[in-house]
Amino acid sequence: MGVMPPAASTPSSSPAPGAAQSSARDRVLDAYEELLAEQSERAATLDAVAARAGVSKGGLLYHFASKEALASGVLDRFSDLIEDDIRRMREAEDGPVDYFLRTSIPTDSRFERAIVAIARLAQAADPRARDALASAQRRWLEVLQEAVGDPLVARTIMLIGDGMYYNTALLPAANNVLRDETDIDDLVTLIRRFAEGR
Amino acid sequence: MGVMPPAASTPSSSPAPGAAQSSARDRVLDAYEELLAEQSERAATLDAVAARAGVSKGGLLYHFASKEALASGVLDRFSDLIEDDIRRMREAEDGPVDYFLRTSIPTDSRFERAIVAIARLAQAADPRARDALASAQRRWLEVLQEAVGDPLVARTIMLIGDGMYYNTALLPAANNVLRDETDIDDLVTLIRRFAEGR
DNA sequence: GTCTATACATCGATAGAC
DNA sequence: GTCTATCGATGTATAGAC
Repeated sequence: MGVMPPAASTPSSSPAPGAAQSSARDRVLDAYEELLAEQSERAATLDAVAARAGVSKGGLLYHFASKEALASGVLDRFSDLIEDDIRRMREAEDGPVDYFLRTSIPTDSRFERAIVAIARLAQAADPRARDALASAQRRWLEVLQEAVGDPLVARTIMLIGDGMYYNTALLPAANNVLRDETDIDDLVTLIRRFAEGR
Repeated sequence: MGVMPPAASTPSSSPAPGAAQSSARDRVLDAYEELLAEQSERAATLDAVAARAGVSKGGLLYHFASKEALASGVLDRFSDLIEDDIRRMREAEDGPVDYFLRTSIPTDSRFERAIVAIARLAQAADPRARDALASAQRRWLEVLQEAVGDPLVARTIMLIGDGMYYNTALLPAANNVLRDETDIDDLVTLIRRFAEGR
C-alpha cells in the first residue's frame, strides 16, 4: 500500500509522546474549525484553511483529500468531545442541570468552537453535521431527564440551552440574551426551583 | 430618470388592485427565501433562484442588481412581518407569552420561512441579517417583559423560543425537542405557572 | 422587462517536482 | 510530506439584442 495519509477516521490520535508542537494535520483541522466558527462556511475555503494552518493547499490536500474529509475530521473530533462532556455532566458536583446551563453560555472553549463550527456545517445542509447535533442533543436530554425526572421539564431546559447556542452562533456578541455571570447564577437558581416545584 | 428597476427599499408594495398573479419581483424574492430556508445559503445561487422563480438570470438581475440587493429584499419584507407579529403578540387573546411560545413551534408559515432564511444569511456572516435578528429579538423581549414583569423570566421564555427556532433551522425535522400540539399545550401551562409563581 | 451570450473571479481538486 | 502549477466547474455580474 505504500505511503498513505493517516485515515480520516482516526480521532484522538494524540501527538507522539515526545512531539511538543501539534502536527500539521491537527493544525489544519483547527484552522478549518476556527474559520467555520469565527466566520462562515463560505469563508472556510481550502485556500483560507491552508493559509491559516501555515501549509500550502497541496500540503493540506495530502492530509485531507477533499472538503468532505475535512468535515469528517471535525465531526470525528466532536464525538470525542461530546463523550467527555456527557461524562463531566454526569459527574458534575452541582448536578447535570447546573452543569448543562453553565456550559451553554458563550465561552471560548474548544468544545463550543466545535459546536458552532458543526452548526455552520449543519446550516450548509451537511446531513452528517445535522445528525451529529441531533445525536448530541439526545445524549444531553437523556442525562437531563434522569436528573429532573419530568420529561417536559428536561426538554424545556434543553431548549434553553439550545437558545443560548443559537444566540452565540447567530447574533452579534453584544446582543446575547444572557450576558454575565450573575445572569447565569440567577437563571440556574430559577430553573432549579422550577424543576423541583413541579 | 427613465426606466429604473423598482427600488429595493420599497417593501409592502402590494400587487396593484387588479393584478391577481404575483409580480416577477415578488416571485424572485419568494424563490430566494425558499431556497435559503429549505436548502442552504450555498444552494441559493442566482441560477437556482431564477429557475425557481421562472425567469432567466438576466431577468432576475433586472429586478435585483446583485446578490446583496436580493438579501435587502428579504430583509425589507421581514421588517414588515415582524411589525405584524409584534402587534398580534400584543393583542393575543391568551396573552403574549402564549402567543410567543405557540408561534415559535415549527410551522410552514411565511413568517417562519423568512426567519429561517434570515438565520441562514446570518450564519453566512451577513451583518444586516444578524442585526435584523437581534432587533426582532429585542422587540419580542420587550413585549414579554411587559407581560410577565420579571426580566429574567422574560429572557428565559425568549431563550426557549430561540431554542425552538434553532431546532427548526438546524436539525432533521424528526428530531425536534417538542413535537406535537400536546407538547406545546403542556409547555405553555408549565411556563405560565412558572411565570406566575415567582 | 426579459432574454442569450459571455467575461471574469474563485473554488475544489489533480499532476508532478522536490 | 510539502510545494507549485494548472485544469475544469461553477458562480456573479455585464453587454447588448429583442
